[in-house]
Amino acid sequence: MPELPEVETVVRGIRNALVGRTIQSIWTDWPKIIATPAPELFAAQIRDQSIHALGRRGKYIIIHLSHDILIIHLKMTGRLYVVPDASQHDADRWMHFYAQLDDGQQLRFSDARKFGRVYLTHDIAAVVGKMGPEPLDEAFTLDSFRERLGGRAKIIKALLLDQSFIAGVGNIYADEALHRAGIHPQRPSDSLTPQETERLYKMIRTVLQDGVDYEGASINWYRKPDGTRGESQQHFFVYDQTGKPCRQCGAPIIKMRVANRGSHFCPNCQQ
DNA sequence: CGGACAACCTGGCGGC
DNA sequence: TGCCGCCAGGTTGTCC
Repeated sequence: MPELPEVETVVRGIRNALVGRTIQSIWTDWPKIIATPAPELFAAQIRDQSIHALGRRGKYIIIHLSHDILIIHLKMTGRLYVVPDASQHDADRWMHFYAQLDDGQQLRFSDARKFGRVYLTHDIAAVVGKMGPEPLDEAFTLDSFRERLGGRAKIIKALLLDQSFIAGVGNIYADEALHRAGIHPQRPSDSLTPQETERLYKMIRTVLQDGVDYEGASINWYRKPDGTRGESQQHFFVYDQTGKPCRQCGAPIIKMRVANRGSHFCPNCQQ
């Protein structure tokens, strides 16, 4: 599910319910979901810490506590939401972790595929330190994009998916950005003209900002914290549009394997 | 350094 | 309907 727009929507959706609360305890039935420290230590260390602020870095949810930082990655099928009390304990068959809060609320982490992870650390950089720039930040300029692109010969789609190159872009928004920029996903990154580079820069930001405005894409597993669907998927040009006519030229959208990921594009508009 | 691919897990879907 | 193989929005590690 979750790329930058989906993660941002989750953070916005749970922030108000959490800030100011205190974590009393945690529960899990799948200890591997706790990446660090060891589960017993995690439980002891997080006890009685209050929640000061919530943020996002790439696809990671960052929760600032009184002494540590709680970091959550939803991977493919993770869902994070807050319930007012524990009454629906059995309602979610995929819940594998929750934090009990002082006002009776629970912060729940549900994940069908169990790929998601939670980290409790003092050292935020140890988890997210190697990530590239935030594409929606003002600091991410066309010049900085050109600079990072310079001298690299890598399949452009693989580069967009590389979190150390740029943070938060995943398979959906990579396909959408490449389409809107008119660039074939398999192009070597050093073959882009200055005009193509500028279009790609703009379209990365456009598709991500639109995704945030539409509150994320609910293709399959992703839901907003209130359980409803985002609307981003209703505005895709190519992702999940195989065989449908391209919005620009009418040619059928095709799907093929690029950088080991299903990749959707218009064979006519994207050369 | 780049690229291919398996692994981590489970559910959903298309095909037969 | 039932079973089977395939695919899935992410990331990491291994091998060539």
